[in-house]
Amino acid sequence: MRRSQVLEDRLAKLEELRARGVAPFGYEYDVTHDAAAARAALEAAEAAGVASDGAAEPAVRVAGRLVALRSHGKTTFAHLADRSGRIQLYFKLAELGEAAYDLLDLLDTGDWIGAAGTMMRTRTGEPTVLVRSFELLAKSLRPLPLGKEEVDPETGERRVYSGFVDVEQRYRQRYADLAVNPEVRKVFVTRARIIAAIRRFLDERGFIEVETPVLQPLYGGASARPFVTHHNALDMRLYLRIADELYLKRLIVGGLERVYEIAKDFRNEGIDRTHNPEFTMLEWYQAFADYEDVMALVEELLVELVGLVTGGERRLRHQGVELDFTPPFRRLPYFQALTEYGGLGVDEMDAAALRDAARRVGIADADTLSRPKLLDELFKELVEPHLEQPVFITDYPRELSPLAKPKRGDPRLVERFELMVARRELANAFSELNDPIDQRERFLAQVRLREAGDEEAQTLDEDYIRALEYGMPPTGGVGIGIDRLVMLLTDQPSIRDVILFPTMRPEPEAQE
RNA sequence: GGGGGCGUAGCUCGAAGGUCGAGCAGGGGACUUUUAAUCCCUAGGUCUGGGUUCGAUUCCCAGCGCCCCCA
Repeated sequence: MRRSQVLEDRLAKLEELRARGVAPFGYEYDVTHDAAAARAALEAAEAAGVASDGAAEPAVRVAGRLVALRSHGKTTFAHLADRSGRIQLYFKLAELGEAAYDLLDLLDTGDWIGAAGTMMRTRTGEPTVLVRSFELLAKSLRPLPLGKEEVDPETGERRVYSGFVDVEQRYRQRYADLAVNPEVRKVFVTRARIIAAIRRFLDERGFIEVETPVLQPLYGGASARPFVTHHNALDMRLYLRIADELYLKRLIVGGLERVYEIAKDFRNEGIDRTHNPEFTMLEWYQAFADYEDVMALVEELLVELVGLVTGGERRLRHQGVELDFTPPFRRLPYFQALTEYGGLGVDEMDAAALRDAARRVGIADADTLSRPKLLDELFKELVEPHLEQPVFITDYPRELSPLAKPKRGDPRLVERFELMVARRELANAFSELNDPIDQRERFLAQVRLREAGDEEAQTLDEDYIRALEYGMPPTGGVGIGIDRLVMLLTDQPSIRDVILFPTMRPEPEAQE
């Protein structure tokens, strides 16, 4: 593909700028106000009764990206955008002199500039910087897909014309997406605030943040296929972690008592709107707590985070549905959920009866699946679609949860819960299994499943057993998928909308 | 893994077996309070590879990429 005309034109402008002695890529700019502060300064001056003759109007130095440029001969209007918003710039030949004013011919939308001047209002009342001097900070050679923006003066509502909407290009060129779509920037700012709030929440409660290996000789803590890599010096196979769980519990054995980690996990599986191969997971473990304690803490955290993004509300709109996070969230045992939504008396059903039920709802491989897998499939098919409002599903079958402790009073079950919201799993937690003998048996059961062809079954981790043999106190632990949590809290439909650089196939060829 | 959709100018779109178009952005010109500025002029493009056809961007096949639905 030949180089685009716009690129050629801008390269010519770059040369012309240099010819006129202007450095097209500056080094710094002394900013005194961002766009919002400049507006506020004007309002403050007006409130203080400063005369509008210009003598005492606030002086500002602003910097940002040119997002609109309107030339009218001997005057030019522009809009400058920084992370606080937009502000109008007003360039006048009479103010700037010919040499400086003529440089405007060489500017384009997308350029970074700094401008110094005084705040004023135009005839229509818009706060505006009357520019006395300006500097080019970086020339933009490639045209940003900036749309045209119309702001309704009555409602303040923004309408964008001809913006940047191609989802593929937006994900591939996130820099351009962020540059032209302020609402995308807002999602990632909110994501950062959510994660900061989680750290604060846990730190305040005596948890410490730790880092555990990403490269692991054995992977575990979840049911998933790993990425495999190789360490040259040790000449050994390593796996990218699929969960932090087993290492964090080793730290509980070591006596750290309350630990958490917020970090990337990697799972070698398909990509869809709720799965990205690398994703961010929060896990925390608390000594002397059981799953009821964890449930209470998860509930408290969710209420706080919903409040953070809504300004103190407990209700949240997500994809058109109003979700109510007023505690306590509903608690619903797993088998009871299957009965309530699936009409299945699962407790009394044997594998054959379950198989019939699975076939009726159209589950593939119904003839070959084990009893726990059948339950899992039936739950996904019959129950999950109903779980819109926050609900703790509790007390899972033992076979589905090799790291969870048996339920007091019912050894067929384990003390485990998943928090379901908007038909998706948001958290998964248990009273952690701390009996090394039972843990070994559970691992061996997993090994048998693996030998029978289940590639997601877990592996036997002797070192982890050794740690448990030293003694792990009763512990409650949880994993929360941060990306899905952020999707929920920022009302985004796809995990790719909350991951800055989602995994993509490479582009077929480099493009000009 | 199966089914469907999309791929056209820098961006957003429309059209169509016979020289592809529009708006914005770009280039030239006019314009000293504009704001999707306006007015005049102007340049620029059919994902890749095959096939059918006098002629394919369009129809067919394959590939690549993305989206949606299902498993």
